[in-house]
Amino acid sequence: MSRRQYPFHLIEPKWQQAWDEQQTFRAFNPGDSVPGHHPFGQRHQLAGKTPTAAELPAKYYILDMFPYPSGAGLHVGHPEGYTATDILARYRRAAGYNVLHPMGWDSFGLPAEQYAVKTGQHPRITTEQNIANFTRQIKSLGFSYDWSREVATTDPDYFRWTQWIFLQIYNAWFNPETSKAESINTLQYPADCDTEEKKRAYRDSKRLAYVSEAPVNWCPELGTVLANEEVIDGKSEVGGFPVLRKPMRQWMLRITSYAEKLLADLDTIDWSDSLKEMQRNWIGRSEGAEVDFQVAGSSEKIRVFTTRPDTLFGATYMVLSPEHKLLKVITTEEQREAVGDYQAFAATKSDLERTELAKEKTGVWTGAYAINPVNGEKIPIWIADYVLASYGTGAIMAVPAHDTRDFEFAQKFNLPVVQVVQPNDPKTGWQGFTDDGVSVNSGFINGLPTPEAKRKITAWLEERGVGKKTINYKLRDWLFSRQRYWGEPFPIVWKNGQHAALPESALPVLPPTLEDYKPTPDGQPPLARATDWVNLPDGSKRETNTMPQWAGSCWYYLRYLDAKNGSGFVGSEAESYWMGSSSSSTITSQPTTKSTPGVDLYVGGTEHAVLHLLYARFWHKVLFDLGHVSTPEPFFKLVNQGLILGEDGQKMSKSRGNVVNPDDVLKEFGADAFRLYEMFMGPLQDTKPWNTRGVEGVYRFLGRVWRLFVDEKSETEFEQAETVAADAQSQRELLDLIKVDARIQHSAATPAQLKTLHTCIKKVTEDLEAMRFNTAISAMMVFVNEAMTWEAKPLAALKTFLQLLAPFAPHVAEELWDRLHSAFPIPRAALVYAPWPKFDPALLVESEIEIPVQVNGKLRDVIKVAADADTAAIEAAAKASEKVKAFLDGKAIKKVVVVPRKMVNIVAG
RNA sequence: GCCGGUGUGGCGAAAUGGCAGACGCACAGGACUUAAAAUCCUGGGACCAUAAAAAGUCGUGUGGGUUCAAGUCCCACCACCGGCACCA
Repeated sequence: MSRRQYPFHLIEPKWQQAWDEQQTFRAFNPGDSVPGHHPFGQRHQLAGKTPTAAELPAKYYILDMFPYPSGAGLHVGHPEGYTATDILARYRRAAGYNVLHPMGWDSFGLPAEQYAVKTGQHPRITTEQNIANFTRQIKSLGFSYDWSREVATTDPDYFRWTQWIFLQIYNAWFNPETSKAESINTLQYPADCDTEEKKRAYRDSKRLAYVSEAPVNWCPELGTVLANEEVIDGKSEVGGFPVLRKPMRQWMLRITSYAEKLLADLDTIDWSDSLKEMQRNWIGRSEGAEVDFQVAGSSEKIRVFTTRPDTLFGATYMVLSPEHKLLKVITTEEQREAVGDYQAFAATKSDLERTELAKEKTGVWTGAYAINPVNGEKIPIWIADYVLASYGTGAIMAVPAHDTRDFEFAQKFNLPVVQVVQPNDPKTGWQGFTDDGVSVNSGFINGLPTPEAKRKITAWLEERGVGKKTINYKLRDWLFSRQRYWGEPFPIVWKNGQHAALPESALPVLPPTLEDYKPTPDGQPPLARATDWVNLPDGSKRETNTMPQWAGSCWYYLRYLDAKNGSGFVGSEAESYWMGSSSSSTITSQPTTKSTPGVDLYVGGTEHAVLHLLYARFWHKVLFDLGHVSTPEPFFKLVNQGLILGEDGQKMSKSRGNVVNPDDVLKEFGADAFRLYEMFMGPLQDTKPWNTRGVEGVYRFLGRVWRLFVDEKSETEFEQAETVAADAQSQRELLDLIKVDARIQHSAATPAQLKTLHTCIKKVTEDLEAMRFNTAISAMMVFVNEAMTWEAKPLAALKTFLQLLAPFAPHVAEELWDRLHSAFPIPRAALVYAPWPKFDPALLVESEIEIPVQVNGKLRDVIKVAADADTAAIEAAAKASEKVKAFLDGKAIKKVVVVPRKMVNIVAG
């Protein structure tokens, strides 16, 4: 190991301890009393007071996606986002905001449960150990979290409110009239609901949380069902195990009611286009029409969904999904066996097989015919598994000429192909043409371009009552129950086959203690083992499913606002202060401070693009509709940090052996160097490989910063004394041996020095606003490289530089800040809350500037002119250049382009 | 297949349409040192040329285009990464 650049090993624990003891990063809620000694209070003249929301400065809520505390501990990917948010949190504090920057634990989850199954040890123990390790690691990085707001989803004081929110959802329905969730009590019953039993059934069919018997994604290996979003290519997202379709009784949340709002409100939030696009694709809105086809020789009708009603004249057959209800009725005697066999074949296919075999179309004829409503033609009805039961109506009209899948199917089974759309480009063939064109062979819509043809034929269908305009979504309801132990139990009991909510007074519903955490031999969830717990005195039984891991993460950002509240999931005053959009009036002295509704900045990985982020938005909207929160969206601005790859450029993984452990990096280079490197690697959003040599680079930079401030001779004395010191405590006391460099003086800076400093202030400030951390750091490197050459180092300039450095490398900045205040008779102020420096544009003005001169677009010389030189003067100076003259020799000047302060281009020929 | 993103030195990267490669890594030479480490200084896209230089030519994935001027804007294509994928 090379020589230590500066005593970070003593400085970092020292300041972490000081921040902890002084609760430096505590965020104050309206109604909290601000201790007299707290630097936040001193900065904002609130010391010893109990400010209201209006008296507090503008809020800034900056949030990290809380981690699952795994046994493996932190890897270098976690702190990337955390460092970015920490830098911004510190910057915003300095800028005068009341900053909320919390951390917590998404601590329910499978690994702790699997360990419990193996060892019999309660998952809570594993979870607590892992949280302790994560806490240690995160704290060692010097992040400015307000730990007094720490939450863990596994804490009963937390999940009682997760259960409470579930009850709000359970006791609500989506009123299509108002487009809002409302209390189930506002539900109007149809006339035929004339008994209590019928009313109950109707009510239960409308709740936002309901029970379904539908086929679900069953993963035998994990012993649980999974949500559609948790199944990737027919395999479980966790572990990659096969997933089967299996009918089971499950809790569902009616997220589909919110499809339109979830889609539309994406336009109101500041997320990356790619992320919004992923959510849009997942919601999958498509406009089209439902059309009824009469079954020939039967009173039955088959309803299909199509996005291309204009191709109705080209429908040459029809396809039902193998699960379609009408198959029983319409299948002819001769085809019954073939259809039955095919249904069995499709049912046994796992999702994986369905996906893998997707290339080859399969299906059988039902023997039945349908009548095409536009031309009365008889077309055969088939079944095939390329039609999904769960989308649209589970049935389609097949237009092989203009749909790729129908075309493949028609080819295989020799079904007729009829052209009904003519491509606009005559060179394009019509077979398999799926884009817009002009209708042909289509009766009354002939000659119409596709959009108009759609409108006209839809109107025609509506007039005759055989079809109507419809919107469909790919989004499915959220499968919300899991057959797990380590999750929130449902606050639900069953009696006589009916479910009922437990009263709020029964919360939290704690999971029972078990000897064995496996599912029961007959396939019941683990909770079913606890018969004492399951069976209640009145004969009812508890629900034995638990909630999925996503439940706790759907609202944790709200709990942070008021983490200790015992009477509600969040207090309304705290909620409206931190989530509301109204700017505080007391911040008028800071014109740049402006707050946004909801979480001001949310940073996390892309892996949550459609799971967590969609679920949390859904819950938030329900809570908004029910009046519990004040904004329709939870996360105003969201940024995804990029992946950090191993040194080999591959994804970090244990099996590749390229995982970098932050603990090792910290030990050798310290937290400040680690933080700085994570940000210096490149833009936050980019994927980038780790390089330990790069850490050394920023570490050397911090060493130069240190040497800019301290006397080298005293540093050497310290190092010699330190090597023989008995323990860390006596080593730390030796730090006082290090003296401030004698060249630092309480004197005025030269114009050149001020320019260097203010260039740096400007660049760092602008880059922080735009989250360009890498270039901000390079600006500070430029400053230090320059300042190292100064013979006299003005105190004020160096102090200001430390403020710029502080968000990035807070420990070394605090230490040097502290030393300057000890060495000079200047009033002591807390670095964390010291007002952010402002740059003075007047100091950046140049009297003379260099301007490049091009001839025919090629650089030929650089000339010096007065900064305010006008076009004519610059042109004259350019033409006077000897080098330029050489290139103009013998040529006529055709044109001269002069951009004042920028460049000159002489066009000659 | 569809959607989104990214392609710049040996490497990580930087550049409101206006001097491509800031800053850092690695590398080379020098200073300090008995020596090394650390530190400090200097150099550096490629090609051509040269004793050394100067000058010159080329250069931001490929091919076109717009412009006095293109890494940046437009069109077509290629490669890689991420997401979705029989969604009618």
